[in-house]
Amino acid sequence: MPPRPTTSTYALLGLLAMRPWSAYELAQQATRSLRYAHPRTESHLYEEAKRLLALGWATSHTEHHGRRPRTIYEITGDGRLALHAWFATPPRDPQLDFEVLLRLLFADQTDKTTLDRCLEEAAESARRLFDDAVERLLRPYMTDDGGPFPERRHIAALVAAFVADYLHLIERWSEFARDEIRSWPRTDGLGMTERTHHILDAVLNGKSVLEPDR
Amino acid sequence: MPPRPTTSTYALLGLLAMRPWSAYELAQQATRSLRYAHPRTESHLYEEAKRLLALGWATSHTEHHGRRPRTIYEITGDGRLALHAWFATPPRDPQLDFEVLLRLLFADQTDKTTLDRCLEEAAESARRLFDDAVERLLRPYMTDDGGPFPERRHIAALVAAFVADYLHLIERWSEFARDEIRSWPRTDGLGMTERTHHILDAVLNGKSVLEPDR
DNA sequence: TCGCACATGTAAATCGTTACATGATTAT
DNA sequence: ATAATCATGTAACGATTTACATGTGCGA
Repeated sequence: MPPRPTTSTYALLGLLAMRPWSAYELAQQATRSLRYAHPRTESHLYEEAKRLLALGWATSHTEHHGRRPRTIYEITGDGRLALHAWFATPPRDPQLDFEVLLRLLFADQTDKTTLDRCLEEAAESARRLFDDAVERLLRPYMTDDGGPFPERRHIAALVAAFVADYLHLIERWSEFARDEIRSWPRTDGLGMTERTHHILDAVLNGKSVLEPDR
Repeated sequence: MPPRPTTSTYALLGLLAMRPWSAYELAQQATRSLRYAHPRTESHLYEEAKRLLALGWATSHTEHHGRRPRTIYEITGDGRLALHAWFATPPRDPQLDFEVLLRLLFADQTDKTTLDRCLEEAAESARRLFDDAVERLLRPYMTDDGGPFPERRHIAALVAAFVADYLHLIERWSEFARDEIRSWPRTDGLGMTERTHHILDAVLNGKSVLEPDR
């Protein structure tokens, strides 16, 4: 009885469809480039790679570097079929885990200064992640030779477009929320203020309330 | 030795800071309103509630409804201290799990029709989640009496502003990517096209490439 | 040649989900 | 009276992370 594939399984399978990789390279590549769509720890991917073998979706052989063995994975025909089939299955809903947003939900349990620091850190996170994404996701493709997979640049661009807007949204919203909170007299019990009304109105009308006139 | 708190622990603790809830209500409330910042299954939260007891951050007592026992949780003084302390810890980076984006990274492994369907489903997901969010997160606060926690509306508005923009982004990007892909002659090997260049340029200059003139 | 960073994993613990179970309430 | 749905969980499983372990090349 083969194990059941997870989304991580298909993530690795997708990488293997491009070319063979060593286990280390797979883990590396996954954390670097898949990170923005499917973040997982590196060490997990070593397990996941073995699952590909058990499923018959990849084969492996060992090379040696000095005395140390290194495992090279390669996709099989079945693997390619499985990957194709995956594209036709209904995709999972996007899921966001955003601790600062969670904290903000309990904003009335702390003070303005603390909230401000939280949001500042969120904005900083977003900036850092954006810079990272540019360096890791984009810069390699912008060299003269087009980087490691020049024929895939049309794909990288679409993905980058999302990641960039997503991270900018976090940054802009964080700054927006900081501004709002600065204008609060305190964190609890304010209820329906003028600004609150304005924000809710925008949301219900499908309009963005961020960066109106700053 | 008490168990270590997780983010879910603090999520429940935050709810308990507002008022006591039964286990069922906690699970309900968590999936309804915390879902957009920290999505977890309901059944997990029953376990998590017990952890609050073990930590001494909540107490529980049982009431009876007919012959059926129901557990009511209430926050303790230690619980409030722990919640305050949590706000001061460094927050985790936001994490996004977006399967359709992952699939798109391997766009050259499938055909245009399949990609189009994936993206259509992503856009639909986003619309559905937005409608849900309005009904569950916002509508309760828009009644005459201001809903269950009228004094917290200023907080709900800030959170809703993010959720709305986030879901709109997914929808708009999905439609954008569909348009782009429709203009591709095939899915693989295109490399640096005119459009690709334009998109990458926008990203590197910190500008959004979505909805320019559609 | 000493220490540090890179390369390559494994084992144990924990977090979280899926599937199930059962009593109570309400609508028909 | 029956079925459907709400209310309240538990147990087993599976996915993921944390912490560790060890070899290898490189710079000081």
